[in-house]
Amino acid sequence: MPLRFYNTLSQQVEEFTPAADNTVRMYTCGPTVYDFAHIGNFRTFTFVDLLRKCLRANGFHLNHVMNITDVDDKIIRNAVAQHKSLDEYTKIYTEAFLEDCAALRLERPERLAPATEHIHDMVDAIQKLGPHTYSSDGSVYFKIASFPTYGKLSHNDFSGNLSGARVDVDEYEKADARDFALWKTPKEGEIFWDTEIGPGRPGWHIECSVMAIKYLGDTLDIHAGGIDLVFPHHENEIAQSECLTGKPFARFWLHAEFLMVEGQKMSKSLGNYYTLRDLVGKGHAPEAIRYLLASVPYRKSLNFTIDGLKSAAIAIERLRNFKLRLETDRYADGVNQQLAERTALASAAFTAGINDDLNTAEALAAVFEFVRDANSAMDSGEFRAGNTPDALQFLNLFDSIFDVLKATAKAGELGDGEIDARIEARTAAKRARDFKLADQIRDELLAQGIILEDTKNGVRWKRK
RNA sequence: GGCGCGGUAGCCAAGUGGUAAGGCAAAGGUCUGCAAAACCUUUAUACGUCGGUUCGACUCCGUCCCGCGCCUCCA
Repeated sequence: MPLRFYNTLSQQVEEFTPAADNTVRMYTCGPTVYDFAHIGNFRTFTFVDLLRKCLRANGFHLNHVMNITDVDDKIIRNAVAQHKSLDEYTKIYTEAFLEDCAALRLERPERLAPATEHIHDMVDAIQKLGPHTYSSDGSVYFKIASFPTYGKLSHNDFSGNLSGARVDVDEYEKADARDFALWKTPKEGEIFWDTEIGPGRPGWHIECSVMAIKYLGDTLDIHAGGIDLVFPHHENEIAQSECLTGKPFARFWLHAEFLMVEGQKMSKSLGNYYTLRDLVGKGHAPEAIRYLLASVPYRKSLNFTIDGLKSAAIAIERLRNFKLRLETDRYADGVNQQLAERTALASAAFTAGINDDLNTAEALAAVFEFVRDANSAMDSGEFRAGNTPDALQFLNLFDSIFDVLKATAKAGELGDGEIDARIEARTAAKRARDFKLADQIRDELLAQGIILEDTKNGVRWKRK
């Protein structure tokens, strides 16, 4: 089952393997830590996490770098306004970001690279870019006219269109509207670094080129991010990097589509702007959020709704119930061959879906079809003990990508031993046909978040 | 205006040139002391519009309408 991804560069689905060895060199654009990340940011970061897990499931090792943009106009403005140092300010949001990622079970990349720790690497790169740059009022710009294939990622044609206009887009003087800043001279009261190319701070794009090349080499296997970064950010990264190394910057470019909220674009003014902590604070399980973000294939815009979140929570619950049943019910010895075959088919269909450009919707369909089949077999007594390992293995395969089956632990819950004792007491009451007492015990446990289920093989319980 | 993505059942959402996966919701049923869980049945004469190609299109081509993204910072 070959692994395929849609490559923004070629505008086609291509088979993927790493260029050099079995290790995938991957760079993904991380957060700008000027505020709490919102659910739209996490759509992209969840996609990246699925990508990691998918690559690993295909037997590849990962060397993945993600940047933390900890210096930019907004950060400087906010830090100054709050009388904080840059570090004080960005530390707050960097830590919040990492907490949020942990809540969503997003794996930590092999390296997180803060821009401010690479200022001198960037200065070196800007110097090396020499003929592709020019200075103006203390700032340094990249001259896109010096890079003939500029526009190849976003499929824009800039030839013939490069001179004339003198636009003051960024409050700096540029020779051409499309030229972009590599180094920005400080304005009054702004934070700056004193360097060989003068005082200032890096432009946004250069950090990614520099850190990617430094840690991963001249040519990346995969570069990924949100679709809004295609132009100008990734286009500019290509220009800088390829002028620096003379080699293709990345083989595969993957971009996640945007997210909408309740059918509308997310915006603070519409009141549909959610951070992860908003949603968790309202009682939505991080797993449900993760599931919803993961369930829509990344190249399709995702309509994030509270109803959808509830549906996601219920869907997860069904899968968890199935797993619990698999682990607690007892079945006759032997193997149901027909079911074993269907398990294998479901597993293959799941992998095929994931490997087909991360078609998570297709993969999920295989999971739910299997769950229905297996539950039916259990109900009709056709399920055999020998089918359990395969079924659990398939669920593990599913969870190795989706990672939603384990419930997020809550503080202050009853211990297992205590629960078992209460269940004993209830079973005794039932035997004595004292249903009133039995129900009372069940209700008490429920009030503490423990759900009891009577099955033909005895009582089982789960945490709410 | 340029570039890119999309419009499939109440909602979310796959998919193929030969007549529509899956999830949620809804209704009915089975099982159960009651629940819970689970299962079964039902729910798109039809895939935005109008044309074209074809023996046949939701799937290809063109038109139009609508939504979204980028073109200035942005996941």
